[in-house]
Amino acid sequence: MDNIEKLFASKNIRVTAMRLLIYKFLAEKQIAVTLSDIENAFDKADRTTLYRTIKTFEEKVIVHQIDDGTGITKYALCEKGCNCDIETDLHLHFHCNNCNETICLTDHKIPQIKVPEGFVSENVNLVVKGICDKCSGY
Amino acid sequence: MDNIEKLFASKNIRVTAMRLLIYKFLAEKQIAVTLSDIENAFDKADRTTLYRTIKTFEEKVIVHQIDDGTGITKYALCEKGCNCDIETDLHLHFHCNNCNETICLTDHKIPQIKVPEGFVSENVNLVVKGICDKCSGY
DNA sequence: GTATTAATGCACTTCCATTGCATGGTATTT
DNA sequence: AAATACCATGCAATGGAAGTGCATTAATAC
Repeated sequence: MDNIEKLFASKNIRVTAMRLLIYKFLAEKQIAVTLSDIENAFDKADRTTLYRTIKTFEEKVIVHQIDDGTGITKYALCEKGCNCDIETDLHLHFHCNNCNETICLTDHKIPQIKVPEGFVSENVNLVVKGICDKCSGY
Repeated sequence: MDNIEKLFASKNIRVTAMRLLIYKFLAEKQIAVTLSDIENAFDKADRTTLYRTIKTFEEKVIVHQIDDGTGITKYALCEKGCNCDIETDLHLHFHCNNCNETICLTDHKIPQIKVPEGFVSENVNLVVKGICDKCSGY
């Protein structure tokens, strides 16, 4: 029983071949992926299965959703210490306008945002757009 | 020739009845609206016309687009001094989880965001979610 | 091994965004 | 003012993503 299966077991998720494949796919990628990305990687699998698998992962806090402003929902594995289920967690994502990839900058925390009186802040979504390290030739 | 017509003229936009109506509609609203919102306000008009009108306004920097994470694009009038065409402008929007309205907080600037070395920041999209002043009973 | 429960696959639906083309209106030229 | 060019509008249709219902198949529990 490998690590992924242990993780699934600890979250009460049934271990299936498809889920293991999808998990491994996400783990290999350093970037956030769309449903279509996953779909293209697994021709045999049905889109609904992928969709529901991701939704399951989301519920169990294995992946988190990213809205990078492209209009298409992306997903990325939660890292150790990723508190994306906690409302006060402050996500920071970087979207490259050149290669169109979105990266989780988990070690970059978002500063406290002030809101006007009467407003209650529950969650903050911050997406920085620009050119990533690969594309800038750094 | 009133102010709106002057504005249109200064941006090389032809003055039409529909455009004036849409502009006035946006001006009355204090919140960001979806295409459907506009559609509902003008039963007679075709969806495409509204869509293209908004796109024209966007090109001419009369409105700016907001992605508040609901998956539906919203639009709001650019205010005086709204530099939404300038890449370094930092938008701040508030989305109420209760009434589902999105508000432009143009007077609340976003602090400088640090990105890792090699990354070039061109634009920042920040959406704070929570409860707005109306819904919090402030 | 049988029963229970959950995962998968297929078909279908809905919603928003977007485009092509014909038509009608606005501005420009002579 | 008539003719022309240019742009706005409306209709129809498309595409893409998200989501749901149901029957089938696979995984766990007894």
